[in-house]
Amino acid sequence: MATLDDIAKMAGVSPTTVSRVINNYGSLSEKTKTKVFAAMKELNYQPNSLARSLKGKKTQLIGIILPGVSNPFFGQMVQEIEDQLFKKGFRIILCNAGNDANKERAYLRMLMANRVDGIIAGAHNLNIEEYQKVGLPIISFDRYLSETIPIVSSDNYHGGQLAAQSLLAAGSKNLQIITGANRPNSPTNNRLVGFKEVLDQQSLDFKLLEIPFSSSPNIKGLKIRELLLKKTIDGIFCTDDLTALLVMQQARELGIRIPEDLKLIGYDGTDFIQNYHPELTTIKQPIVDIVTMMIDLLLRRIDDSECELESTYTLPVKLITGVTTI
Amino acid sequence: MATLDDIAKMAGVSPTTVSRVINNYGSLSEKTKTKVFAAMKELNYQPNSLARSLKGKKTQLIGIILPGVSNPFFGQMVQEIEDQLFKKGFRIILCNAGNDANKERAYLRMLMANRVDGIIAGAHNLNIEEYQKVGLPIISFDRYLSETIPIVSSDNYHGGQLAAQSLLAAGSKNLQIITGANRPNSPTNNRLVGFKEVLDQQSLDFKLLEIPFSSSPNIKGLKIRELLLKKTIDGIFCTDDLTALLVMQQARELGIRIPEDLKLIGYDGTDFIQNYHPELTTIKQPIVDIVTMMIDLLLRRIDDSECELESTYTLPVKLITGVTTI
DNA sequence: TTGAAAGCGCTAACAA
DNA sequence: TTGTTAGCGCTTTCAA
Repeated sequence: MATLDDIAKMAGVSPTTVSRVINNYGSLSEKTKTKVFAAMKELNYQPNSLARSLKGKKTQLIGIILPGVSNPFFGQMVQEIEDQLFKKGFRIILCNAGNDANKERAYLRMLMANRVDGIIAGAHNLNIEEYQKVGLPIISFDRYLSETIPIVSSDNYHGGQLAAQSLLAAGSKNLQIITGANRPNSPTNNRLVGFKEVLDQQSLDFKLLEIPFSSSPNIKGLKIRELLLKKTIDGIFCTDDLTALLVMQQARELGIRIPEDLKLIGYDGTDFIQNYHPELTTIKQPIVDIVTMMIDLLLRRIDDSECELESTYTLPVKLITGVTTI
Repeated sequence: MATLDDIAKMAGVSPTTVSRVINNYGSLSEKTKTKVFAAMKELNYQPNSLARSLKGKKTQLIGIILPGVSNPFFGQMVQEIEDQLFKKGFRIILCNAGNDANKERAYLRMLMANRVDGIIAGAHNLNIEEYQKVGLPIISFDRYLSETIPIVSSDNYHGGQLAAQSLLAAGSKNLQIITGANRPNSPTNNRLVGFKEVLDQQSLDFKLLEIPFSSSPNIKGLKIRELLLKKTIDGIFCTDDLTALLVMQQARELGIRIPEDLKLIGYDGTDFIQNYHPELTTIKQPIVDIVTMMIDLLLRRIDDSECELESTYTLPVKLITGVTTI
């Protein structure tokens, strides 16, 4: 692969001059530029960004650490992140951490080794201390990581409230919430808190079913089936849409009609759900705004590592009404 | 951020020695190793992989160019690619090319600039020539790019055959295929070819509806609705599962019963569909095998750029029978 | 078992 | 307007 020196020789100028042409820097004669451009084209030259970055420049690389991109929610989020960062001249290194703390740890070290300019983190496996000592600009999605790492999330609390209100308004009396197993320091727990609060105010009770995030859909389906078989509830809030899909599936199989016998509301409201399951009432997270916010904050930190940021940024959710809560 | 020299000074040895410790190379006394490790830990040292790569080594970076990761099929594929490459010590730079040729071109240049070790490409925007001159190991998914770039794909032809056979076996007489607009040089066109061939053999006719890949689900839904309103067909093959979901949705709204009034079969068979829409009969692409194959080929090319590879690798599909073709 | 020195491809003073 | 030179952080001969 051709180097800057090759171009210099071919064009009969010094390496510095070539560098100047590439970076459009300093004063250059038209003649020189033309010669250099010709040589660059001739050799299909691409400046080596490794060398460039080694010389103290930024790498224009951002690390994205998330549970995994096969989940439509994170799929859409990554796509949005990629889209926005591309326009600003950044590339992304994708790190699916799954439920694997060791993998997340390895990725963190690797991102440091690759000298990424910053990190967007939304996985939930590592202890806070491990993020403290990374020493790189980090923005967190929906997870408390440390005093100095800003969290961006949707208004989980209000989302929980909206869910409870919707079910009640639809006439449900015996409510159930199905949520992932409680995670320490996760703002997503507030979905439950908000939900509970609305019911508490009306002195109403509700059932809680926790299913670990890492459970397979089959396992989840079984637990839901068990629950539905009891036929004691008439309104369910699932803290993610995929679980709501499983509820619909099991209900269908058991002959439980939605919304006649059972009201249902989900959480996330991805494009996917809106396009392919518009029947589902759900709380929509503002993915675009979340991403815009995260990137804005991250770039500010990259520009100025000292810059003061809030510790929490909460963006409003929106109720999308389908036919499952009519 | 600490450098190798810092470690050397702190441990009271030469940079060379530190390098030897890091790479576990040459003969070293236990005492030296201990000192160096201590210093590394003390300063939370991470070797700069930019510098390392600049010195002629590989970057351990692979570029992934795909239409976009918000589609569950590509989401799952990327996740699988990431998973397998991680285990082999590679990281991925994710490039969502969408339908944007300029973006794909920019990414291609950028991957060259970043000196990735290789590329997996599955987007469909660029001319073949642009891929020719990249001069990096490339493996293609489901797309002809050039003589020297191997293509890995599922057996689209046989998938098309299976689809036709299933619909016929289920008793459909008036068949329809709904597919993305024909793309030049795409093996996916063979889904149509295989479908057609089965019908031709039985001297049966069928209708063809092409909807551009880039159309929004709403647009697609409308065209499908139009089609269903005619009530002239009783069996549909969608060349992707998401479109099949739209058919189900429109049919429901129009009171057309599946499978009683209309048989339906999709294509892709992602985990997502299998978990959340097991009712849909579909042709399953062997994503894991496809990825394993692509990575195996890519790594061989990376190890030895001269190595001879076949131009096409076709992996078997599988019929997943749901209730939409009963 | 260890170290000195050169160089990967580029940028950025400083000179001319 | 252009060139010389040093150096980014690492690896790798070659010597000791």
